[in-house]
Amino acid sequence: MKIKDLPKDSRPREKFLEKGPDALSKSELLAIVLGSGIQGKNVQELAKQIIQKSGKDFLDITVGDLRKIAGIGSAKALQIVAAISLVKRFYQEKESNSQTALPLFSKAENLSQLQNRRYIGNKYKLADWIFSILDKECSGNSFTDIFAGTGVVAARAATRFKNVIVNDFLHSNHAIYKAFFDKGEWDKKKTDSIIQEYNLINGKDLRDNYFSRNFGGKYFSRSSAKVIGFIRDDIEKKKNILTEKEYYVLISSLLYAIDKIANTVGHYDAYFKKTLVDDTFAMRSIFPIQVEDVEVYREDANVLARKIHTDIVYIDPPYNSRQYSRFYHVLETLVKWDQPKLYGTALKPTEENMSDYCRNTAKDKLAELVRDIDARFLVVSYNNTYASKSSSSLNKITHEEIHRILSEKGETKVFEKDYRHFNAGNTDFNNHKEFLFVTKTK
DNA sequence: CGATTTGGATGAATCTCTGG
DNA sequence: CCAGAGATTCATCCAAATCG
Repeated sequence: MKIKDLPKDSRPREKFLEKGPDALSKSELLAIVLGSGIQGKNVQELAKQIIQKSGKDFLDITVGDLRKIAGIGSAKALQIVAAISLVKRFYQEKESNSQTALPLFSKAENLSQLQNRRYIGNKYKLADWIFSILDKECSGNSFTDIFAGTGVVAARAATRFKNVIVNDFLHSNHAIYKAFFDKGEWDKKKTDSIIQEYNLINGKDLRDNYFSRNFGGKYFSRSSAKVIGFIRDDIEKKKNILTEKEYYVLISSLLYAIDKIANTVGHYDAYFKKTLVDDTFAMRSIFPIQVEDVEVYREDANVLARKIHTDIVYIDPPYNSRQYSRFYHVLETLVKWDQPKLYGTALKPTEENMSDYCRNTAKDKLAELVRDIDARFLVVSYNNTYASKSSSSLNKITHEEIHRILSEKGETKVFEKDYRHFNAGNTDFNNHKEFLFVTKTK
């Protein structure tokens, strides 16, 4: 297939001119750089192949790597590598010229970085839908994300509300909000150079530490676990020469880095026993989101609800029996760093932050929260996983109960969206929906 | 082909019921 | 009121299977 045979609106150049660069995929953008393909392989196919082959390492791709691909000679290889180098150069100059923290990426990219971690029930893909409803149904200057999780909803809210409150009782989520949202002095060059040093560390040169003794050869390779534990210790040692913001930037960068190499399915309820872990630790700095006025809390949602006043509260509780504090205990242990005794195969600490929203008392807790909170609008997320074959995955509150609880507070509208983010189980989730309840208080 | 939600067995802890 | 039995709830464990 030649590019000329494609309909006009799916040709990269035409698409770019009409909708701008953000509408194009990475391979489409690369196709424009390349300009033309070769016989039997059009430019889009060629670009796609390069993107696939390089994966995450695209920015570090070499002329040699590229020339191995059929259809890429030195001319095209140089075109690509030169373009990458040019952009890198400009970014470097921009960085070294500025004293204050300057985000390397645009706001949109910071948002995508915030969600660039494995976290059950994260609302990244639903955020557009949620805000399309919020924009129509709610008004006000302040927004509270009271079960913030990854923080993506709060981050979006920060672009349109004057005052944003972001809360989660997990230590790891809290550390991430402190890094991304909190005000405070931050010398980017300083944290960058620390991270650069961390990336030079080789696990083989290190002695065992708390992290490697517990998690090495299990959730992480022995070598990576040693590096992670060493870095965590070092961040703690440097605490007196770091500002609070710098401290949390380092902690969060570490959290995002370990997420990428963990020998798990994404949470830490178990690790793979059979596969031999062969990971390589690499740390990359996170880039905080510049926001006007964000308050960060680490409290039980029901406790915080009694203390705050807000125009809009977004309530996104756990939907089923899976306890977040048990799923992400390794992150919790790493952030707290009080080095507790760990139990069981999964090496969990003693219970902390167990949520009643994961138990049969969930509806009572929700009723209490809704009753206690002082807000003009209440927005609740929930789905319809009521027929799951696994009791752990069944929703804890019925649709009717949520509606009844909210209706006592004011007129309640329900919005729904067909949504099956992911399902690998045996239950047929054909009719899977995500719901958004919006209540305007009396 | 990498990412990730879920199945489902197991057993412990807690709650409820019942008869004396 | 209380022991003991039966019922229910809840956390643990470990990835398989399926999606984009």
